[in-house]
Amino acid sequence: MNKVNSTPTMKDVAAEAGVALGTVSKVVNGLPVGDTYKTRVEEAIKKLNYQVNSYAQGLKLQKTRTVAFLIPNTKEPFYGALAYYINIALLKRKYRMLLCSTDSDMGQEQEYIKMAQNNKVDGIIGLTYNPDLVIEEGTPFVAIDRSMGSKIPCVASDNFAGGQLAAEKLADLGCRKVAFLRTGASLNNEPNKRRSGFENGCLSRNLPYEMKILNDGDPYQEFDDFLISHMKDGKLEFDGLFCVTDGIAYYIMKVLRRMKLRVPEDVQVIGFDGVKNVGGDYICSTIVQPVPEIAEMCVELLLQENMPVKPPLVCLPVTYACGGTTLEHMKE
Amino acid sequence: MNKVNSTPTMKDVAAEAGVALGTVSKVVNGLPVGDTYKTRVEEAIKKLNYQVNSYAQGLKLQKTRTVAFLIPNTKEPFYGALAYYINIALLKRKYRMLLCSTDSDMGQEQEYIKMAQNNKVDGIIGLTYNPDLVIEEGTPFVAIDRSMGSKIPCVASDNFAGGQLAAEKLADLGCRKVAFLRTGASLNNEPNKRRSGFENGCLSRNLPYEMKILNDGDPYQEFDDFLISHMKDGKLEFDGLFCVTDGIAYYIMKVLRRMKLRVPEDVQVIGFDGVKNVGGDYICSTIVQPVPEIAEMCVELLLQENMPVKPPLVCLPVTYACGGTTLEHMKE
DNA sequence: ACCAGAATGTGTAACGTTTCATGCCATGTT
DNA sequence: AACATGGCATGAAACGTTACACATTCTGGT
Repeated sequence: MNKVNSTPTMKDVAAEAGVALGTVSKVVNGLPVGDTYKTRVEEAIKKLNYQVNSYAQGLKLQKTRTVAFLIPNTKEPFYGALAYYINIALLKRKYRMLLCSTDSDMGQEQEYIKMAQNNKVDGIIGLTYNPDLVIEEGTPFVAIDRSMGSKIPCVASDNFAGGQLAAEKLADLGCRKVAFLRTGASLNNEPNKRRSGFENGCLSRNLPYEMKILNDGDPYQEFDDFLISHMKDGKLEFDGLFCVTDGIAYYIMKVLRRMKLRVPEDVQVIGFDGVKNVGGDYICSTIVQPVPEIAEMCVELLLQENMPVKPPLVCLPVTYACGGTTLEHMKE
Repeated sequence: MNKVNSTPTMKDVAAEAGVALGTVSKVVNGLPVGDTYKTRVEEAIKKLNYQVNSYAQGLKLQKTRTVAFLIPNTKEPFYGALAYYINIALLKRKYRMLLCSTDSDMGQEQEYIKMAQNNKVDGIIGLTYNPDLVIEEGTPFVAIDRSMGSKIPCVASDNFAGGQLAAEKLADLGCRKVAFLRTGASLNNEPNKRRSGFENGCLSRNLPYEMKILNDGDPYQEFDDFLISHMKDGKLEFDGLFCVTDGIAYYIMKVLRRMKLRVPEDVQVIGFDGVKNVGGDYICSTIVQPVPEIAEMCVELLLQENMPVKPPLVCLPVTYACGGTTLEHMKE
């Protein structure tokens, strides 16, 4: 007797098709089944509109086809884009994504990791700035932008090359003296390499530079002071600025406007991330992170089981994009 | 005999505490248990670092404490913010969020809905622009910004009031003739009410206005043409523009800049959404949608079981925020 | 015609919970 | 002292799946 008005189970399908439960399971999972039975089962599945119950499956298999994505938030477009592309990469492999906005809160981050360890998700992709997270040996984990020990693969842009590229671009665009503006650093943060790359680029082009590092947690006000202290006769000492993120670049451009300095005529500005504005174009000239590729690589590394040895660090190539805050158009 | 190196189950806890399986279950779920037993179980739980297996629980209860959130993408900041706040609202109720970026693809949207119908998630919150989705009677569903029949609650900003507010603001700020720029409309889209609200506001203030509706799917180029055709002696016929989204406003401002018109001196611009830029401030003066409240309301409506009758439409109040593209500062 | 062996379908145990009927014990009543 | 009562812990069944051991049918070789 069929239960009324309830979602059908394999048992119902088996009854409908007149076969055993196990046969239905085989058909559903693509295991070898005789053609007559196979079509009969397939018809029954269609007729009843059957769909596997992923919770029963998860219980049985100790596999959930679900991956947790730890991220501070999805409000900031760089994070939002990452979430978007990771979702696509997971979907392609028939995995689902549990979104975990953590607000960079260690308690929440640790909570999600515990969840993974107890097999509630098959793995975690995490963009976290917390150095003290405890990740047990057996937990599949891929980190973004932050090295978390040799056992855990880290995927990041080639931040060093990006910094270098920014320096070279500024040099090519005719800058005589430049500055690098950035926030404070935590230690094994990949984005920190933007600095050394930038220095490297400046040195190789004989481009004088200065560096302003914000004390952690401080308001951006320090940048204002820095710029003001480098004004001479109504002109800024720098004709090029490299900002560690597009967000900072945007802030800096507001400051420059207030100081009656024109971008890019008086000062050229390059940011980092490749964040697009609501209109779809870059908010500034920028080093573009390959977000879709980062996402794809994270998922690949996380789910690829028969990978001989997982590389501790994967750097993906960045590109430069003009966003109107540099002087390319003058050169044509 | 304890299984080695495996996540502990209730059985392990029961053995450790010397009680029956059911007793552990009761403790875990906060059902009445004698104090001696309770503490013994709690200690065992702590000792073994036990955590319930949500898949076994989901199977048994036919409840998963998981909600799917259907959204075109998370790249656009308005969507990203929505995802962020919905996640927070769900977390508060100990629900988890399955993020479903659909790219507005009907196939994918329908797939997720089917999933919900088969009890893989407890409900769906959906921001979809697809009029033909099939949602069965019993599926808990809350729509955002789009009415999907009287059975399904819809949560939206008070778009009418927002349009009206924009018109009134422009009037208050001294505009003599304004225009409303928008994209094409699908029918039961709540945001369409921005138009009638705007007209209402203009009429009540005796403010002359025109309206430019983009044909669906067309590039924004039509806006350029519209504006150019309204130029007279190097001046624009309008001194105020209301754009249906901040994204459009951003685009329009680029066009205006190219036409050598200054914002806000020559033309004041108001957008809609309250999208913030990477720097954290508004990209234009705008009607701000109450995103956190929308998120909270969606979750509330979805999970509140003992609600006598679910309202078919909930409108939440919008506010106006100056983002530098209007002339407030002149009035002080 | 018979049988070995391959091929394929069947049935059941197990995954980790929750829930409910059952039974035990202690308390209080007559 | 005997019994009714209620409070609690117990243990087994069930949720929907997978996988494995077993049973059955089919094929082809002698």
